[in-house]
Amino acid sequence: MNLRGPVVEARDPRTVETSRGTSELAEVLLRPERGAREPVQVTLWGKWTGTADLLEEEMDLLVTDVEEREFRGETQYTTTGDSAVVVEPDFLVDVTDIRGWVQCPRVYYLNKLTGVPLKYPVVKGTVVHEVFGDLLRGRDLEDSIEERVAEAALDIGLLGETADSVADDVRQNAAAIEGWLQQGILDDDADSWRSEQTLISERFGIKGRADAVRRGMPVELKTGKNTTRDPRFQDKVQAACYALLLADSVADAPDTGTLLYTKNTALDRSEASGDLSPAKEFSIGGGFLKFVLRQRNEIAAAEFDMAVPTGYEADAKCEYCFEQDTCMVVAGRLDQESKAGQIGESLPKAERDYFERFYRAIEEERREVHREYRKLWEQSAEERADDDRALLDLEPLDREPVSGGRWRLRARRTSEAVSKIREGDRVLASDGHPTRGTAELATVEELGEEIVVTADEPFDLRRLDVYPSEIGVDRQLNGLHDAILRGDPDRKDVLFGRRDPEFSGPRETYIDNNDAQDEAVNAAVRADDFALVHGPPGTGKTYTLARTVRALVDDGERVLLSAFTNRAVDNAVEALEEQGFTDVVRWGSENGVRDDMQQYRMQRSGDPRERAAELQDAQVVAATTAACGSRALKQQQFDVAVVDEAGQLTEPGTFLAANLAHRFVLVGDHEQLPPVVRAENDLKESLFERLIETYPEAGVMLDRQYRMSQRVQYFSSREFYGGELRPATGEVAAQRLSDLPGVNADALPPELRDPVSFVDPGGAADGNTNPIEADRVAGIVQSFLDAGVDREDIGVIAPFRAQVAQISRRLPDVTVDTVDRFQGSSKEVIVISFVATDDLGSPIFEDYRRVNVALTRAKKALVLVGDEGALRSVPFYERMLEWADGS
DNA sequence: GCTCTGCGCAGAGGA
Repeated sequence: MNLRGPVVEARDPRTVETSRGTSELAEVLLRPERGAREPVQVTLWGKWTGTADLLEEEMDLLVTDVEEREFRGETQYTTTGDSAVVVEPDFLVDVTDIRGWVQCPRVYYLNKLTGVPLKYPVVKGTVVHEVFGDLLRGRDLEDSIEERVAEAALDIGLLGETADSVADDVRQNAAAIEGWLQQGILDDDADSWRSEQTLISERFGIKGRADAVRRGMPVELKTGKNTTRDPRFQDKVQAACYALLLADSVADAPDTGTLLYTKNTALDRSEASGDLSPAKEFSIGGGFLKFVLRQRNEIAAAEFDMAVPTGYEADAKCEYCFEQDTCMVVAGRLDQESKAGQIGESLPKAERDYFERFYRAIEEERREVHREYRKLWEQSAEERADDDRALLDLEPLDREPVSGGRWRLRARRTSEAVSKIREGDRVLASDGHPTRGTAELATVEELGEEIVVTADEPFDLRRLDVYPSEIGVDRQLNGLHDAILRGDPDRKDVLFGRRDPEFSGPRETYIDNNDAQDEAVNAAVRADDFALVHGPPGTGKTYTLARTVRALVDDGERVLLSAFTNRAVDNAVEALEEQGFTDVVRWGSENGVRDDMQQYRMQRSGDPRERAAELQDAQVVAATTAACGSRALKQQQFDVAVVDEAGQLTEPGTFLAANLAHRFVLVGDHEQLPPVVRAENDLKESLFERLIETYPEAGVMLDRQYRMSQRVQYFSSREFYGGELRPATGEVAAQRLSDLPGVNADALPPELRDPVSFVDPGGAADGNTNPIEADRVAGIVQSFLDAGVDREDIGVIAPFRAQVAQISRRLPDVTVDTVDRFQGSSKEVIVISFVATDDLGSPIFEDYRRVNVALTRAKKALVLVGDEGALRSVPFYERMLEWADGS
């Protein structure tokens, strides 16, 4: 049986005499999740005492295969030979992180901070792995090499290599792979192979992707050289991790691992020095697996504490370490204890404190991501049915092979469940359960009535789960590191309040009919450090931004154009296009970039020199902030970074773009949606907001809006912009529904005739929906349609996705969406469904900025639909109703 | 108790 629950007490390990000699043991009290609520005692024997040493109160602990015994009338538990002890099992540790930690815990920490830079061996290694996978899927070697090298063209070009030289290099590794494959292929049927298998273990708290699995045993491919007789220790650790991932218990894990060192050439093999053949098999014993688990536990415990490793935890020798210099520099800058020592001067205390504060904030966010992994397996199917992170009960239709040995799987929906999964997403596709059945990482191709995904293996498609990714937090950590540890000291002086931002150069007229916009462009062009452009709804923020980019380009500057979302980046590129400027390289994935912007998208595949030149020569590069942290963009340099929707970015997220440029311009509105974060911490406030509060003189507010009528904009202007937001012209102010061609406003029912109105439909909230209210919303929309308003001119907004689905079902041809997804667009008529009836208990109503976004999407008419009592219970919403009432 | 996008996912290797 297994025991699991939070640790109540971990007693110090001690030595005892047993019938079999001297042994170590540690007693732990934990509160079991199931059954008895009282704490129970479990004794950890032998080397598990090392794990016991890591335990703290409230840590989640899992002990498998325990033995039960009675002691003085009390039931106690003890580890057996088959037991595994797992600290914080929900914290899924990556296999490569365990590998790094075994080398040295500081290697693990530094990898997290800095990421892996663009280097030839890494790029070639990736290509060889892809070719290996292709060979296993039965592909022709030369075809594979040609295509895989072409796919890596940009990286190869940036490194100054040619396709031919890389292909030659890859061929050498591939020869070793082919030779080895041919040995085994005679007695091996193709079905006993799996390549690139993504594995998740809820039991051991590990995740990773195995290069290959052959007859249930892990095969790990290495493209570097291994000149010793035995496999490298950390490589064995890596293979052992995959062995654990393939098992349900330590006892039935595969007992053999294969390491394929493909750089060990025929020449090496003929040398008298011994066996340097590429394939090295080694046995994986229970003791080794438990060692690997204890290493994994050390990481989980360190993450629980957010401890910074010193290097003394390992007996690795620093002088042989590739990270030695980085290690010493980081230790020196942050005044950390490090086995390698410190080098250089430490940063000012304010900067070290800032780093520490944001490091912790990002790591808290990482924990929240890990909580989402747990959802993959913790709930029963019935509970998952309510959960929008999965699509369940799909009915498998068929499967067909596609190019490259991959498969297209099709299925049909059997319910109308709402899910957050979208086309293009990477998901875990499974035949029933994402960690217990057959599961593969797959790409969603179609998500209509019929569901189509592509995956590496064929199986019956019955379920899709969101696959949580840590890349967002990883990138933010890199952004933080680069800004604080590698950042320009001159810039940091301003960021940390040691001097004021400066502006220089002559003023010019860029926009002659809007003073604030003109002032904003001037500020951006004249900024020596940064400029802040505050753009409330409808004020021409994106137009001003595009004008700014053009002015900078005219001055010969190289510009990085960035924003948090792909949608905002595309909008900015579109605004440039509207101003006749199209010399832009759009960096992004095919799926992320809007169809009509694909023409600007940089292809990564092709000829290395051409691809590299395309990026390096681009005057304007447009990319999301997360993409700015990618290996290729990270080594680009710009004069100015112009960041749109900056109010939606965390501070480290903003740095990802700002780090690449000498100066930066932030454009946004901190009175609209804040950054999307799960944890409650410093990440919630944007750098834009903090800087505008600290240096109001570095900011320009665009105060004239071109969107809303006077009546519509009034409440937002008063509540959020100190009454300073005004209609740009009398025409904007006085616009009416009847201005629209074919619209007869008199045909509307009386309660909808005022440009801002409120309707209480009755009904009751049922979870996050209110069906009666949804009916009424549909009726209201119908009234506008009947009065002659076009469908495309109407938008419906609801706070919850569930209500959005309810309303969409009633209005299939009208745009219905959540507030969050409506930001950045507008409609002539907006209907808002507030859903809540008893009170505004949901936190979604607490952030009034979300309401500001919803209210300011409307140009001519706005209808608020909700429960009057609930809305009047909060002063802010009460004022909103008064505004809607008083015409 | 809620909204949510981003990222070639994780791992490629150096001696």
